[in-house]
Amino acid sequence: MPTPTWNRLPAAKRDAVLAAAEAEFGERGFSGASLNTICRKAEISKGSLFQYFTDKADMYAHLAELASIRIRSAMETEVARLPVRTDFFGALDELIGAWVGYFYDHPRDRALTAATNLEHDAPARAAVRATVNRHYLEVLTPLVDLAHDSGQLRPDTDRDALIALLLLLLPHLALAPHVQGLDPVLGLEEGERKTAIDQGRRMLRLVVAPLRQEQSPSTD
Amino acid sequence: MPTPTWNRLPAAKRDAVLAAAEAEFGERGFSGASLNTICRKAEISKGSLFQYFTDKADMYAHLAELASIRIRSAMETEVARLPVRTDFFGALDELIGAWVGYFYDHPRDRALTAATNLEHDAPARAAVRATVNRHYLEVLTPLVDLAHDSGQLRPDTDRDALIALLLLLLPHLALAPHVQGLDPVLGLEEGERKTAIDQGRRMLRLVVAPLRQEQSPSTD
Amino acid sequence: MPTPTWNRLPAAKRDAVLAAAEAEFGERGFSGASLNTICRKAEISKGSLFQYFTDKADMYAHLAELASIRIRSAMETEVARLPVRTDFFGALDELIGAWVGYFYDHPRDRALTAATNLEHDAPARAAVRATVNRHYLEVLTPLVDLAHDSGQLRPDTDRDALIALLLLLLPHLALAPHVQGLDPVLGLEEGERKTAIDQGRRMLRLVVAPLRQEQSPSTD
Amino acid sequence: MPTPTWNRLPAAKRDAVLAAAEAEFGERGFSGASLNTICRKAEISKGSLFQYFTDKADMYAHLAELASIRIRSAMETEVARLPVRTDFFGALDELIGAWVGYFYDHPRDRALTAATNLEHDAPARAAVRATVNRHYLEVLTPLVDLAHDSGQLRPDTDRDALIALLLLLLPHLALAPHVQGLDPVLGLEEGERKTAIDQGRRMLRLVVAPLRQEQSPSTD
DNA sequence: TATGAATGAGAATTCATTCAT
DNA sequence: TATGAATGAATTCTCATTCAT
Repeated sequence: MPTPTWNRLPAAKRDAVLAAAEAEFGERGFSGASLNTICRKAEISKGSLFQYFTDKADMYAHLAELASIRIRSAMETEVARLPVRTDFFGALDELIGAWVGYFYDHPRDRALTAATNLEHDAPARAAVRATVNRHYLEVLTPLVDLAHDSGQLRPDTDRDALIALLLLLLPHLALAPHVQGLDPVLGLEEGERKTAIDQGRRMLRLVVAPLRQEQSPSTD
Repeated sequence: MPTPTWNRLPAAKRDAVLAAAEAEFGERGFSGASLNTICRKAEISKGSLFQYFTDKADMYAHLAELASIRIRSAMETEVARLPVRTDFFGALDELIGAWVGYFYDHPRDRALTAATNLEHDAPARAAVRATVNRHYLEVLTPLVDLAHDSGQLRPDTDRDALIALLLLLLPHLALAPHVQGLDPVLGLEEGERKTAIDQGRRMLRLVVAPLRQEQSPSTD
Repeated sequence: MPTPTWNRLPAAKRDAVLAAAEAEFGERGFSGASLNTICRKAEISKGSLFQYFTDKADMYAHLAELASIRIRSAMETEVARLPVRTDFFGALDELIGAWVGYFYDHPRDRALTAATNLEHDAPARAAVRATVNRHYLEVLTPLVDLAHDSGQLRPDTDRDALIALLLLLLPHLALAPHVQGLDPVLGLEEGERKTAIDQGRRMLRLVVAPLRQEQSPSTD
Repeated sequence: MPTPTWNRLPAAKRDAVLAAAEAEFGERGFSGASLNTICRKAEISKGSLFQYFTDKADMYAHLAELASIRIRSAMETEVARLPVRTDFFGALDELIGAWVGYFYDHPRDRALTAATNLEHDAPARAAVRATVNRHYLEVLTPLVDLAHDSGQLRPDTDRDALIALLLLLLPHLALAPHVQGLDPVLGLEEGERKTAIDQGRRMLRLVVAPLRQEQSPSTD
């Protein structure tokens, strides 16, 4: 957590630091990022950085939290707009498009997501993923439950496995179009926004389409 | 690629270098690994390392290639043993167990797989993943084709999406029991071998079970 | 010397600062101590510290003075209790036990004494030792004089050398049981309170026992 | 212990590093010394320093060992010259003069001795003192034993206490003339070589003179 | 073919002190 | 009188790579 000093800072300076830090962590990952570089870009002294955050990990965790919140709130807005309750599978299909699109439009959040997902150092990874995973789960779990409760999901669906799979699939779809080496099959790396969205839908559909509960023809 | 000098080396020395390098890259990842440490462990001079490999990345790529071959050959042995042609889905179920088990038993290959999957540095990641992905594809593609050709797979299956998904799922299942932060849902991180195998099967089944083509009752 | 501001401070705040500073200087020595840490522990701002003391050395000197006074007053109480006038050597034997015991029971004063005795920085050392030595001398000199004047000390005793030696021996005996590396012979470092007292007496006796003036058989 | 690299170094470079390091450690103590400064003075790069010694403590320990050997060998030369066997007390009197004189003439060794004796950091102190104390004991113990065995020492002398006391007194006498704050009584700090030697003798005599065994008039 | 010394930039973090508010 | 943000030089130590021998 940032220090009180950080919270009292003029917004302009805070933004400068955030921008510099996001750029650096996004570009080089947590372990590879240089605090020196961040200071230089943000035009603050090395000493000041440590008045704002207790250490490198603290700063990174704060950025990850902010990014998670931005992403989550964008997705929740989307969810609110979609007919989840009446057409879960159609909504999901649109949602995944919005998801992939979001990361096309927000390179900052995409880079931080990459940094979070590609951290090799164990303690750093565990700490940061914990935060991010929490946000994912808090959105996905009620969504899947809703699908189940509204009778759209086959009742025998392994919901935990489904959530685990989505938790794996979502960051992958967010990153694969931008991060070389992740997808050698579907051509996600080509860079076309529309292609990426389509291919993302293909993967998602493969997983979720079979889980749709066929509606018995109602007699009323 | 290793230099000719490397290939002319006595096997004992080559093995010493490989063992040291695998340990180091496995433990710290590509960027974090120290050539100093590798030299010390392998008991060779720093100069020699650069006579065997052109640079750090070259050495790492070679290790990844070797590991891929080991893993692939273990899996191909397994595949040969299993009734893929007559019971694709049963075979796959067993295969995934063997897969997860393999990484329980081969910490060296597991650590290198982690390093490969968690590398943030773009050129290093692209180079290594290309190699590794090629091996995956060369095994998975014929397997899926066989299932299709033998009529066990629903004909409308999106085979590319399936392969892309397996390519994502397999490393995940290999690592999640050993790498903290990857799976917050199914409890793969607990460390129990049997649990990990079971949970791996759950995730795989969720994806592939619905793809099974119901056999029309044959008349012979 | 503390500023007037310091003296006007509410006792509670002063005590908090003193406690924090003693802990820090005791643990890390003068040079190693961090004013940051002291502020944090005392819950005062960094600016305030420099309103109370002109600088780090000033604060340290003040602490040393306070500790000297505490130690001195404890010893003077002891001296008053002992039959110095009639049995100087017996009294001294008891006194050294009390001395060693005092530092067993007062870790705070012990740590500050260690900091004082192990300071390498010349100006800091000179300033602090001057204060501390003054207190030692003001107690020891009259004591030795009394022994001499009451005819218990051999008249040819080199009193200055004796005082110089005591001035060396006393801090040593206070610290050796707690500070590793000071005594490799008598096993003072073992940590047993009783042992330390006994060994302290051995060293002292070796020095002072031969100085006892044999009483000429009185004729009354 | 220095690395093999260090031992293979051209003598000139080794000497430059040693000189720079001795000056810095002598002047600022172990904790206060700056490796940067040492590099600069020795005109070697920062990286090189760590090819010679594993870390700061390693370098310091090496210097302390060298100084101990120099000091010890000077003293052993002196001891060999003196009639220890026939006139222990006279020899000791001369020896202490040589001792105090040595540190007058060897500022380098004196400064390192100060650094060793005034180190507050516990592990550093313990490590360095261990080396130095060993040398002291290996010289002093046989000396005292010889005095005892040749019947010059009172048989009831507490020899361990004596050695412990000498171990305390010797560094003190070496340093007190040069280090402010150690001796406020005898005026050792004044700086006169002859005075220092005389005062050193006073302190030593006070301790050892009474231990002389009066020779029974032999009848041969 | 092997060696291993040399490098200098770079890492994260701490420090005592100042001064405008 | 109190505050606390700002500083920039300082710390020890690591790094991949080069090249003369």
